[in-house]
Amino acid sequence: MPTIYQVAERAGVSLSTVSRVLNGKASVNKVLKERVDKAVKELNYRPNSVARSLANSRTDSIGVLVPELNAPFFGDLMQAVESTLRAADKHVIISVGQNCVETEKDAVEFLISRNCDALIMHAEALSDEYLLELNQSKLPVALVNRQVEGLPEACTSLDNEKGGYLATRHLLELGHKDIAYISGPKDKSDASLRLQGHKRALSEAGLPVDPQLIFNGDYSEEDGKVGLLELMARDIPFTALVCANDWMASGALSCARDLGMSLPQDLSIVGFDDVVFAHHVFPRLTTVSNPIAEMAEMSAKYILNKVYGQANEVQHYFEPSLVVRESTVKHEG
Amino acid sequence: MPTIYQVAERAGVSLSTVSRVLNGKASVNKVLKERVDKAVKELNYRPNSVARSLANSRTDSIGVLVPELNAPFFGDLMQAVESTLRAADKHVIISVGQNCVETEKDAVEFLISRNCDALIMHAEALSDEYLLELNQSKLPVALVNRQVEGLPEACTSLDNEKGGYLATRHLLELGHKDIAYISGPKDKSDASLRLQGHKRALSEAGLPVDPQLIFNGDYSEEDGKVGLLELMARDIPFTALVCANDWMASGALSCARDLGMSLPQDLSIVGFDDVVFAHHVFPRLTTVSNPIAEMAEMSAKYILNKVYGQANEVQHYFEPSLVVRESTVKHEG
DNA sequence: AAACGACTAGAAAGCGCTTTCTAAATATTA
DNA sequence: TAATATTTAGAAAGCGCTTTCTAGTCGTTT
Repeated sequence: MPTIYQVAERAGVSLSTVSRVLNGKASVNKVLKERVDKAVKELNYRPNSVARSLANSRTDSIGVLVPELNAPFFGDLMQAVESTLRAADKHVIISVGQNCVETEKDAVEFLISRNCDALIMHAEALSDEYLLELNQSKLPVALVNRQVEGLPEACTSLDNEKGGYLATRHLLELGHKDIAYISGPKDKSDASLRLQGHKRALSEAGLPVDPQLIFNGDYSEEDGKVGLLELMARDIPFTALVCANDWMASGALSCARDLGMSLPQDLSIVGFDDVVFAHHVFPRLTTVSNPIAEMAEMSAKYILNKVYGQANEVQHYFEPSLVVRESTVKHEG
Repeated sequence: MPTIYQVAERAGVSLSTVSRVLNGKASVNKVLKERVDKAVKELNYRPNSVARSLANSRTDSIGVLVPELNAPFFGDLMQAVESTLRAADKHVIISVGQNCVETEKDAVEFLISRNCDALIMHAEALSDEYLLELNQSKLPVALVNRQVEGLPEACTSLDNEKGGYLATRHLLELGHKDIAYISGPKDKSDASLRLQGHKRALSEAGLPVDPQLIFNGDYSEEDGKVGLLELMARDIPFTALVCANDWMASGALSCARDLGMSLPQDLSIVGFDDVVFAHHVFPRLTTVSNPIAEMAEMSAKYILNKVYGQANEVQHYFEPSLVVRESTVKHEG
């Protein structure tokens, strides 16, 4: 591997000059510049990014933290982040947090020790305080799909309340009156906001909110099944079901089918997130789309602005929208 | 951020000594070692990985190249690679190749310019020659799910022929005799091997191979649909269908349903790969499992051995196995 | 034509480590 | 006890860049 020194030698200039033409910051005599360019080509020279990083204390690398990698939702996120960042010649270092405080902290430490210039995270377990402190003391942070008090510009988030509202209103418009709800963990703000939207839709329609029709799940497929079973066991009839994410919807869906119900006639189901497999389930799932890829892209652009002086426009709030497929149907009665 | 120099000062030793206790390579007086450890703790010192890399020309980073990030299959791969590598305190830099020669080469160049110590790739478009040369001249390479002539130890691969064989034999055992096949792109070795296995199963059963019952797809969901339509248009009856991957199987599945067929009675379908959504489709897909996570883990371990002197046992060849679900059923007749 | 200012190029320091080389201190042997 | 071998610690060079500082060149002004 040739070094900048060899380029300088071959071009007959000092290495400062080579550095200057490489970085294009200061002005360099045209003739010299051409000599340098020629030498660079001939030697097939590539600057050593490690040395460069050491000299200007910048690694051009961004740490990305996600709870897991093998889920469609985070795949979409990663894809968006990677392509946005690579277009700017930055590289992404990934780290998974497993949805657990300790592991997430570990992952952050790991990323910090790797001298990342910034962090983009979909952090589920870390507290607002921790994130705030991190952003202040160590390095810039962008939060995807989350709102942190005190860090408005660093966050991208979805109007989850509206999403929950849309799901339930859709069912109301189809004539359903008895609508059950399987929620996500209530300590997660997105889960509680979605539920809140559900309740608002009910209230607006002049319908009561029956806590017996609400089950608290944990966002897992299994809890979709458990939730449906439990709700049915309570013996309060319902003709439609809203699930706070697609995984639970899928669990409920197949459980219902296993129970011999015919879908969507016997039960209309709405999911949330519109992940890849939402249109693979049968009946194809009506759901609320979560523009995770766009949010991720915005987070990346925010970092590009903040750390590398770019000037992209960034959007912080995103609107969910209803995706009507075949798992919901008009309620006759 | 404290530097090694400040640690040395506080501990009253030279920085060489600090470096020695940090790396634990040379022996250091117990008393001094304790003083250093104490200083490290008090200053909350963390070695600067960039400086370290510059000094020993090693970045402890491994580039990972995949065709895309937002597909379950590659999510599994990434997950396995990340966890294996992080356990060894290495970090992974990701890059996507989009299944295109130019983009993949670009990605490799990008990774090289980032001074990765090695590359782990699921390269689809790059030629064997390119990979060979890369491995020889630039940096060690591990290929996931691929066999490259001349690089046996660097590859992990699946017995695709056996996979295709298993799929078809399963259908034969269920009494099917007229079995259609939707293949992947024939220029991809996995696709042609799977097809080969299918043919072997047919031959072993004394059945002819009818080219009219074979459609060449491109592994996309859309081509599952197109393939089924085309096969049916050929007017040669078949009671079962093997698809060379789950995406096409899913496409065929929903197409068949849209056509009003009742599944699996009217048509048994087998997929390949056993991706996340295989059990989300309806009827749940019978498929051939592809242990991509294990292969990925092995590739990571191979690199750990080769580049960092570890001594993990690594397996290079993997056997597929049949996962029987509900999309296949006995053929009465 | 002399004096000044504006550019441009090179020298050298420094980024924070690792590692070789040297010297001192200790242990070993005759 | 003297001479040698063995540890162990520190000094210093070097990894490949960026950037400040200095000096030199050229052009402008009066």
